[in-house]
Order: sequence, then structure tokens, then C-alpha cells
Amino acid sequence: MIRIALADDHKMFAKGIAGLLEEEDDLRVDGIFSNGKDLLDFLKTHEVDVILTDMNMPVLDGAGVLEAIKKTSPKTKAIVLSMYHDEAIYNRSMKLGADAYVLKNSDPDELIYTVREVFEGNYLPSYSKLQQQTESDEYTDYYKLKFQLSKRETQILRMIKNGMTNKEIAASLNLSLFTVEAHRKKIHSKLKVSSVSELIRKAIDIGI
Amino acid sequence: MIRIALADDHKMFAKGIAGLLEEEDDLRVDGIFSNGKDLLDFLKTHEVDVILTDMNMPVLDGAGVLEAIKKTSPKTKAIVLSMYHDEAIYNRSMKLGADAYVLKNSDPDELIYTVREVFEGNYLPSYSKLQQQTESDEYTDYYKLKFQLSKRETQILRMIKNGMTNKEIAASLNLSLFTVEAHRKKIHSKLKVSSVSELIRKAIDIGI
DNA sequence: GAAAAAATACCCCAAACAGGGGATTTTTTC
DNA sequence: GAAAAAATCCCCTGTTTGGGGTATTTTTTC
Repeated sequence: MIRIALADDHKMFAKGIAGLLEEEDDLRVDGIFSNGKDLLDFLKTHEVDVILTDMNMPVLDGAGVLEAIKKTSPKTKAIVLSMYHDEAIYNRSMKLGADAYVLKNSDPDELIYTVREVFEGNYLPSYSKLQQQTESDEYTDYYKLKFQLSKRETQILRMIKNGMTNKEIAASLNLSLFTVEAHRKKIHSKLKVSSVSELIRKAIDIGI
Repeated sequence: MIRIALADDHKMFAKGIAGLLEEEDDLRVDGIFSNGKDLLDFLKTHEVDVILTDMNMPVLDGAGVLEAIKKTSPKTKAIVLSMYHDEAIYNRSMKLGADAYVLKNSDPDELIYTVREVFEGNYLPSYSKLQQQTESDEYTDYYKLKFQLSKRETQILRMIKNGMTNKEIAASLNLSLFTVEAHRKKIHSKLKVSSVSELIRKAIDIGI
């Protein structure tokens, strides 16, 4: 039996995940919390095998949880739940000792699989696994078909969504600023938007 | 027994909500779908009392679901689940015949309460109810305390997040463009961000 | 009712974005 | 291997943001 505790400030989502995991015979959710502090308090008196934590939480965020866990109960495995396909957040999580990084809009089976593998100690986190999570998502596929974004466009859209400027994107991909601007114009026309804010919103909606 | 069917493209979330509702003795979830079309297909052969639907879905979105439902099974009540505290989306939902509009980051009890009231025919949707949903959220409270955003700042942040430009916001609130810019600068310094994209992301993180 | 906070409005300047065009090279597809 | 699509780069122009000020009026708070 794999004992689990989780923290996520979106209560509906937290309860949701818990129900999902409880359906599995070998998984048991012992605690559901909506911030990191409540989770850590719980862990003072209860032992679990795996914790799932969101990064953005009030009072004590995911980073704080990871740090504390690695100190106080190093045997406990930690899986980060994140809304963002963002390399910077991914790297920060790993540095803080996370054992896995799962996107919130990935398939529920993906999460269950990861919990088991992490528990067994067989899971080797990598950024390419994160790539796969978004790529295997059938709905992203649908939108890819609907909006016909090319690979480069998808990549750049993701970077814009993650808060990067055209200049930063150009530097990061070794492209001319003009090229990035050209891609951006194409993205705008394909997604029928005309500003960053609309763009980001659309990107979130279609789960890119 | 209130019979429910729901559609949301975030599978984890959909399964989550379902589990949450199933915990109540008087609620039963007969179908969980990840797009509007699958939900409508189900409704051809099954009768339910209340449907819950996300607005942003592939294949057939929430608007399409509402339109179809009101035609084919007008007795079925429809509740819109939305990520966005956005008056435009709210109004569109209502125009299309939604019986209620519930935010995804509101309290689970809020949703359960709304399902029951809508089923009983006692629920009168209003935009002020939407206001309450965000305001009663304890975590938004936490962030309000942390970042000390004023009312006006919160309002403007929400409008920026919803894709409006300073000019549009100024026009909509009957303010000078300078004023909106001034507020925006304050918001930036309070949230420690320096661009729209970071701003929107932060707004989503703190659930505004 | 005085002090503090919020909301309002304005100026300046530099940086970033948005949209219009055109053109070449590389890669994919059939 | 020809045609189509994707990716690259450049120019021009106007709009929108971002950050630095200052200052007055309105509202809140104690």
C-alpha cells in the first residue's frame, strides 16, 4: 500500500486528485491540504511514502515543502504537480529535490503511473519526460490540428506564455529578433488574437 | 437523487469534480466526458437533471453544449464551470441559457450547494454571486494580505488578465489612460513583475 | 476632524509589441 | 526531384508598455 499526502490550493482539484488516486487498490490518500504548512504539520505525526505538492500555494509554497521534506523525512518521495510546462520551474523543482514533475493537464493514468514508479524508486525524472506529457495529450493534438501551429510556433508560444520577451527568445534560440517577431505574427493570425494577454490566455485554454 | 453529467477537458479535474459530487448522498454522476460532443452523445440515450460544463473544450465547446441542451432537453439544468472571473464570458453563458456560473477555484461546497439549488429551481444567477465566489475564497484573502492590492487595483488586474488594453480599461471605467497606467505601475511594483505575461501568470497563480 | 491610503490625472522617455510588407533558405511531403 | 510548407531574416510605422517622476482630490481609518 502506497501512502500519500497532497497539497494544492485549488480545493476542487486537490479533492479531485485524491479521489482519483483512491480508486487504485494500492494507493491510499491519508491527507489532503490546501497549503504547504498544513501538509508539513500533518507529516510531523504521520508517515507517508509519497507527497504530491503544487508549487504555487499560499502560506508555504511548494519550494518550502520540498526543502522541509528533504530535511525532516528524506525517505519520503515528492512529486511536484504543476500547471506550467516551464523549464525554469522544472529545474528549480529538481534542484530542491523533487522526485518527479507532473503536469496538471496530463492524463490521470500518467500521474498514477508516476506515483507507483517513484515509490518503487524506478523513476528517473528528465525534462524530456515533461515534453512527452504535453505531446501525448490528445487535446493538445486537437488544437494543433485546429490551429495548425508548427513546431517552432508552438515552442515560441510556450516561451511567450512563460513570460519571455521576443529578445530573450531570440537569444535563447539563437535566432534573429526579426524571426521571432515573424513567428509571433503568424501565431497571432492563426490563433486570432492581437495582444500578449489574449495570447497567453489562449495558450492556457488550449493547454500548450 | 440528482443525476449529473459533466464535461471538462482537464481530465484530472473532471474526475476530481465527479468524485467530489459522488461523496454526497443525493448526487450521482452518470457520465464524465472530456469534450462537449461526447456529453451530447451520452444525453441522447440518458436523461440527467443537471449538466456541468467547462467553456473551453475541444471538438465542441461549452457554448455549443448550452445551445444544444436548451434545444433537445430544455428541462435539463446547465451549470458552467469556468476558470475565469470574466464578465464577458459570464454574460455569454447566461445568454446561452446557463442556469449558473461557478468558478473552478471556488470552494467545493459552493459547487455542491449550487447544484442542489439549481436542481430545485431556487437558484437565481447574478454577477454579484460571482463576485462573492472570489471574495469568499480564503486564499485570495491570503494573497490580498500579502500583496495589499486595493479594490481598484484588483479590478484592473482582472481586466488586464482578461485581455484588455489600458485604453480599453480606461474607456470601460471612465478613467483617464494615465490613471490606468498609474494603477498598473502600482500593481507591477506590488506583485514584483515587469511585464504583462508575468502579470497574467501571477494573477492566475494567486487566483484573482 | 486630522492623518493615511486610495484614486485620480499628467509629463517624459525608452523599450517592446503589432501589423503591414517582401525575400531567401531549409525542410517536408508527395 | 518538384512543389509546398516551414523557418529564416529584413524594413517601416504606429501603438502599447514600462518605469521614472509630480500633484490634486476623494475616501478610509483611527
